[in-house]
Amino acid sequence: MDVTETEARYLKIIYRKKHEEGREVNTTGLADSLDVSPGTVTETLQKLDKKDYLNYEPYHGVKLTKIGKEKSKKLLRKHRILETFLVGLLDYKEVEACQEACTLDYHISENVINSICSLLGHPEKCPCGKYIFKNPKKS
Amino acid sequence: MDVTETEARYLKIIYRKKHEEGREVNTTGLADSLDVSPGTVTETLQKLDKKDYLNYEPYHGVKLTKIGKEKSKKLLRKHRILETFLVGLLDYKEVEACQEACTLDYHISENVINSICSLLGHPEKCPCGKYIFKNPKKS
DNA sequence: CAAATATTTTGGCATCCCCTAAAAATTCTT
DNA sequence: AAGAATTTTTAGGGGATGCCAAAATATTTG
Repeated sequence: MDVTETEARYLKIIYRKKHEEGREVNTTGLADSLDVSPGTVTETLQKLDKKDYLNYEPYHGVKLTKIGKEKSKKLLRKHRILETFLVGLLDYKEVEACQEACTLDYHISENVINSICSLLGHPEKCPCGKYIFKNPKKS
Repeated sequence: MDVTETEARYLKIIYRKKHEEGREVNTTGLADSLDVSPGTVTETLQKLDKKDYLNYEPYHGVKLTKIGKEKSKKLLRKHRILETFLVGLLDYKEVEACQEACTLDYHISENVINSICSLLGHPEKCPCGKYIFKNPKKS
């Protein structure tokens, strides 16, 4: 079962906070980041748990599963390649590139991203300096 | 009021059929093209009418309004520039390019498309030979 | 004109995402 | 540690979107 666009937004934020910035992921924090009510956050986390993208321990936070991490990394890879493309080939500024990438990363296919990645010469980092994950060949 | 992704699909098909292929647009035809039931088509046409993208005459077909035509052309412009990009720079084949463009054309911004259009040297036609509309400066 | 075909209406269903307010759990403070 | 303050979850709801089947209505055709 695949994630919805909203759920994808959660995964991207959770991965970044937890695995790249070492920050804690709590309901209130997510609610602030996403500009929704805490109840809404809980609901979405429960859905992501049901879909096996994370383990949700009520009152005690979440932990991304294997497939949750993979999915998050795929999304962030797309996001960062898009940013690199927008800044490198289309003269976008970082901030605007990030905004555009936020919408597109969910809708663009793995295939197109891989092609763009080649076109860019397989960059290591996005314009903001964040690591661009490798394409995990299979699936 | 803006169109949904589904409504956008309708606009693209209606414009193409009517204004590029001179074909008639009827409920059954749309239902076949879109692989939904006739009732669903009627419902969506009514919504597009309510949003002023077309005039819907029950039992007698539809006619795109001015903003309906503009919207359709914007979408088809995006679609065709995307196709050109995919084929020209990413080595896609026409068929696959069209499929990818179908999803992306709705989600990509005017701005990104304009940049890609420049990058491509403002092509006149897409890989399948269809006309690429000019960017109507304002709005 | 009657039969066949096309279209619309009706009623319904599922998904998605969001909210508020009350309840429950946790954490903080003294 | 007990009560207060904060955080989180639950419960109940709502709006938007998109789809369907079947009945009703209109149009077209033989």
